[in-house]
Amino acid sequence: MRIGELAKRARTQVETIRYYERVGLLPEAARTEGNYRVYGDRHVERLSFIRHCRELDMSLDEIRVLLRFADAPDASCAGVDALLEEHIAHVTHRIETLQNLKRQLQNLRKACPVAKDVRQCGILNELSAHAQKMPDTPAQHVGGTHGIRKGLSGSVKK
Amino acid sequence: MRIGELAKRARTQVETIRYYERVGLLPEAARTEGNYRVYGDRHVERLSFIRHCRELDMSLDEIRVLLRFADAPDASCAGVDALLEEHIAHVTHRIETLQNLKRQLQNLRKACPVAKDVRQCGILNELSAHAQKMPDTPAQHVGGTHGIRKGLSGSVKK
DNA sequence: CTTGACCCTGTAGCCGCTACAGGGTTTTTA
DNA sequence: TAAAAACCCTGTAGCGGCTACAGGGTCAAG
Repeated sequence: MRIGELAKRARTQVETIRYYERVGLLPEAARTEGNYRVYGDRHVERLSFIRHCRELDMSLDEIRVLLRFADAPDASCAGVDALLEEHIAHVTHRIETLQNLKRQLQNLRKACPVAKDVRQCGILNELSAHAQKMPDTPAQHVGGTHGIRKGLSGSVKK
Repeated sequence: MRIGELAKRARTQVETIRYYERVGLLPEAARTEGNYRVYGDRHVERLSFIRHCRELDMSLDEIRVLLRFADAPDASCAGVDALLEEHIAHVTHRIETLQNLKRQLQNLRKACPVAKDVRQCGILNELSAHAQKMPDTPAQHVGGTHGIRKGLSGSVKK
């Protein structure tokens, strides 16, 4: 099968497959005479594995580690569990941070319950005040609220 | 004051200030004879405003909108409140997504409660299975679990 | 023999910075 | 007064995880 069919079967985009090959998540594919990549079922499986991990918000580095485990069938899988546990910790931490954030935003919103002119707007005033007491978003290993994850369903056009 | 002091006062990095100037969040600064940027207290205020918004995980685009409000003191501040409400919705949505994710990860972890060899590892096996039933992470306007937010406290070296 | 679907490589862009390289200017110290 | 240190400048490249071109080549059907 060629790259287009692999893409369909693993619900990926063609460019993403080439990208994964470039960064070493997928092995270099064999080629036809016309220089087209050719794939087999094992590639579908590996790519689905990667995509599944991405849906679980793992980083490509984490996935690389998992793939190394999967490629060494005699090793113990204790490390797999450990990686998962750590990943869960990241997610948990991110949830806490965001809940904190949400609370602050809601408080901020209370500062201006009715539409006035900008000069008197409590929200803008609070934002202008030096935000000294904020408990320093710890922020390791954690992404933002924004910035569309294009890889998974997003399909943002033009 | 020069850029270094502004950075200290607004708890930012010098490069970030230049970056904000480049992308139009801060106006172009006046210069000394030696071509150094010079700032006043108004700049400290504006930069603190921006940083405060960033701590609340707003995107630079959202901040741009807020700044436009702040710069038009006679307009109504209704839009400010609306923007905030929308931003809270983003955050809420992201929290829900992550909670979903966490549940899935915890289930996955149950699939392999004891260390075996990789061949029998329930986690890897589940990840290999085609993940058809996943409720398609909606994923608009939402960042990942990973990918250090360097701007806020991170200070990642070398 | 042309159309169109598919494929190729390579490069640039997204966000919000960070981190250089390779210079210039100002301040402090010896 | 000169040298060293601290600060500043511009410009460019990099991070992750892709996406989206441009500008071509290949292959099957009509």
